[in-house]
Amino acid sequence: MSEVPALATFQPLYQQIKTLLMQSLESGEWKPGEMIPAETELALRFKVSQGTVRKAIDELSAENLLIRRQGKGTFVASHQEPRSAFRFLRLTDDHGAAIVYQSQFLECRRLRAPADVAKWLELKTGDAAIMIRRLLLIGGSPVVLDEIWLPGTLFRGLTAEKLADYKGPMYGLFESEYGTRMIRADERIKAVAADEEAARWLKVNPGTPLLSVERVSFTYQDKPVEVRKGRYLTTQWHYHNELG
Amino acid sequence: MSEVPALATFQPLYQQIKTLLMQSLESGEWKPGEMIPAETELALRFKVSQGTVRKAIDELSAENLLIRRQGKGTFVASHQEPRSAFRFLRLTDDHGAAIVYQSQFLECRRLRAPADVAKWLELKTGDAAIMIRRLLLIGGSPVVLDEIWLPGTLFRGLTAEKLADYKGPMYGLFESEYGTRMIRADERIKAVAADEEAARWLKVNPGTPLLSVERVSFTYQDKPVEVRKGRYLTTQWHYHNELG
DNA sequence: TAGTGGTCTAGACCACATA
DNA sequence: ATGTGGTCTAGACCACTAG
Repeated sequence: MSEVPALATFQPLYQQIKTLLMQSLESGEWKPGEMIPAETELALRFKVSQGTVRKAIDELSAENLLIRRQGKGTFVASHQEPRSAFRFLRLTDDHGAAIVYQSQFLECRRLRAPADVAKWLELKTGDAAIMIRRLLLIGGSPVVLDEIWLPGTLFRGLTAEKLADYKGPMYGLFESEYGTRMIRADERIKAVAADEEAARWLKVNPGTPLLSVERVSFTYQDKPVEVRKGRYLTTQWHYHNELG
Repeated sequence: MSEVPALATFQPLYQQIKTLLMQSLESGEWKPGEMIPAETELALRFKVSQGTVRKAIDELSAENLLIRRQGKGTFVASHQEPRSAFRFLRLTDDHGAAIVYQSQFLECRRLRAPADVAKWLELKTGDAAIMIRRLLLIGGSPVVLDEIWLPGTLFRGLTAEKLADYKGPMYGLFESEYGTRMIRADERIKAVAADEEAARWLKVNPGTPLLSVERVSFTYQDKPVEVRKGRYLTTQWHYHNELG
């Protein structure tokens, strides 16, 4: 007798539920900050037990897509909430002092994507892109100089004015005004010497060692939607990382 | 009628089980690389359901203390296994090439802990400590210069010879020969200019920007057991980090 | 074939937040 | 008092590994 071979396509039920939940998130059925239906209700909708829904939500919660609050409900994570506002910025004061950032936007232009940016964003060289340059200040001192590239199609109408007017983190603006939510990012860190321009903005001598932080951010489906090239001044601050 | 107040000491059963499991790990009842008893057996031992044991193991597995292998069993994680051998080293080739490291030990001495090291290791200034200096090479080129400090009491008899003779990652030696297992670590990253000594070993000019990576590693109970000051040459390699 | 972890269920009850 | 997520159980069955 021939056996039915185990199909490579086997997927646990809770994984399928997880996929369905992610689709609802991506489609905007539940928006950032909103509460999603109760576990029991989702169990009814999907015709599975509560435990199965629970496991799916557990994973989405571990991936920072959902936030559980006992007694209240489960909510769609948002970059506008303090909990995850500066989740991607790993800069810390050397002595543990609280850090309050201030943004200063230097430039916001619509350009054609250069080759390296196009590659990271999975565009064609020359496609429309938006380039933002800004300075992050701590207590009035410039600390980070960022050059940010976004796909032009996703961020039509983004201007320096809108950036400057918005209260809260930039990723909060991106998710509420442009429907693009940053979920995860990869960073490549190097030590480099400050060039003339970075030196000018960061008020240091050219040649001063700076941290070069190149970030590619992804939204749902692992789609790259932002490239960011940062220069960090690390005399009084450092990039903090936890290894598990 | 007065109600019994909810005690602040409430702890879920699975958390208590988790603590018991960690105690068995710390005491060496199950050693790195060994298999721990089956879930059903642990459930019997602790007089709880399998699901409760399961949740405890789930968390320990997420923290990289245990490794589950379906069909085989659950094993104590070990720095000697390829999976977690270089888990704490985040250096990556710029073009994604595979990296093969080679260690060159420059120095291993028993000294009195300087103030800053003592503070991180929770020792008293002047307590016995071991200082190791070593070079990491990739394809024959020096890339990382490390200065490593360990508490003298935990690593009696550690010599340059033992370090050089050992095959495999240093943390593997620490866990098998000295019974100290590194579980997690904090890193502080800055950009600095190469001093004379770093420049000599890394074969660059003094003043070249280098990554300064200061690490404090912890074993069970969040006890600090290693301080490491690294200088990374990041011309052809970078420190890679994933933000979730 | 036997043993292990992995999935799924149904139901009971607890802890927390809010009205 | 009600609704939410959080815990715990007991049992059935599936998928993977190895002898």
